[in-house]
Amino acid sequence: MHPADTRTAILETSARLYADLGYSAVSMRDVASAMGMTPANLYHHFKNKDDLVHETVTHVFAEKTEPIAEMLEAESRDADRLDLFVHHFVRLLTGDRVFFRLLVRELVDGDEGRLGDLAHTVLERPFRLVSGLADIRQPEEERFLATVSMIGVILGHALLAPLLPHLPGGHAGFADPTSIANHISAALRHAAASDLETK
Amino acid sequence: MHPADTRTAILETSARLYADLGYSAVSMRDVASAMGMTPANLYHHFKNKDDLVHETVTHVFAEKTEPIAEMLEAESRDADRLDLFVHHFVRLLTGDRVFFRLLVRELVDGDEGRLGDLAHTVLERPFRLVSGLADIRQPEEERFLATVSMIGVILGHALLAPLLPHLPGGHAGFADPTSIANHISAALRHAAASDLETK
DNA sequence: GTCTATATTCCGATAGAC
DNA sequence: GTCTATCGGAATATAGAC
Repeated sequence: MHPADTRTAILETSARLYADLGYSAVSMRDVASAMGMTPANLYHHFKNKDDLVHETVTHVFAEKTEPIAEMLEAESRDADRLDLFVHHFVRLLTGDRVFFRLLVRELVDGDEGRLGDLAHTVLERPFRLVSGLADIRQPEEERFLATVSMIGVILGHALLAPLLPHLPGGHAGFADPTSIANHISAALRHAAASDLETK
Repeated sequence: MHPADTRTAILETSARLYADLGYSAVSMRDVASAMGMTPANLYHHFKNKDDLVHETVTHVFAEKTEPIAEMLEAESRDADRLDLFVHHFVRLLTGDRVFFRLLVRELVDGDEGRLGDLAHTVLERPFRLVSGLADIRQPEEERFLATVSMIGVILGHALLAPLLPHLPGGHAGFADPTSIANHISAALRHAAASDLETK
């Protein structure tokens, strides 16, 4: 169909722009200009702006989430899998700002259809993994909320990271991915231990 | 100066539009049209679009965060304060989608200056409160990360809420604010208890 | 596959009457 | 304080040559 090179290059350029500025703030002219081409040429590769946005998001999510899912399914010990998941998910969210910002934009602005896509392509596999590690004796709602908390606390850290230097006692050094991942891993182990004791 | 009525009405209309669609997707014409007035008239009340956006965000944050800060400072028992904070913060983030969406947009898109404002007006008081309740024997970095986790997990829940119906085993009923707040409160109590035991 | 050229609509912002 | 009228430019998108 289209030569993969140009099309992919456009997707990666637009991904960076959309992530940084938001979909509606980035014009077709902006993307074309960043690519060193004419706006009209974009319409040869993509039907319209909505199409470019949708293809961009799909491309980024597919590209970034496949390796982490594979890695998770290669590890077999439950405790190690949770640890592995936390470290990789923290690193993905805090280290790849294009992926993270597009994810948050989809979470905030996505309609039902796009949220469904997002759930399926990005969050379903991690969700099943974490959910499978939760205490099976808990009632269903508790397990579900616990899973949302684990993924949510990582999202929350990534979202609050740029704010840390402005908070009392904070500085940018606290946003170090390894520190964050170790802290969350420890907290989750504590929570799991506490669950066992109180049952 | 300006009659407070019209100006405030504009701010609340633009807050709803900006929260739902994002700043750059909402034109001055859109705001004027929703107000039943002329775009030119907006420029009598606000210098330009940047000014309207900034005043809108400031207005919403000031209006929504004052009551919660007052409530927190009225309660004196630490355990109750944490519980109270969790319940009110969850209710604010999951119940007021205008406030929540503007908060996330500022966190994602805000430049250094706006992040500073945000930290000061919205998150500094809750942060000090939660931080003050953390185990004082922990090293500084641990206490700081624990505080970020507590606020972050609430943010994460609010961010993931629209996604829950699309996740395996999930339905919209799991987004009930009281359930979420109770779950987080319990998790934080467990974590605190676990901290005491392992020291 | 990329360009020039252009149609059409929309945008932020201002001047000036009432 | 709100309006009409309008400017200059930027937006999405298309037609058609190379």
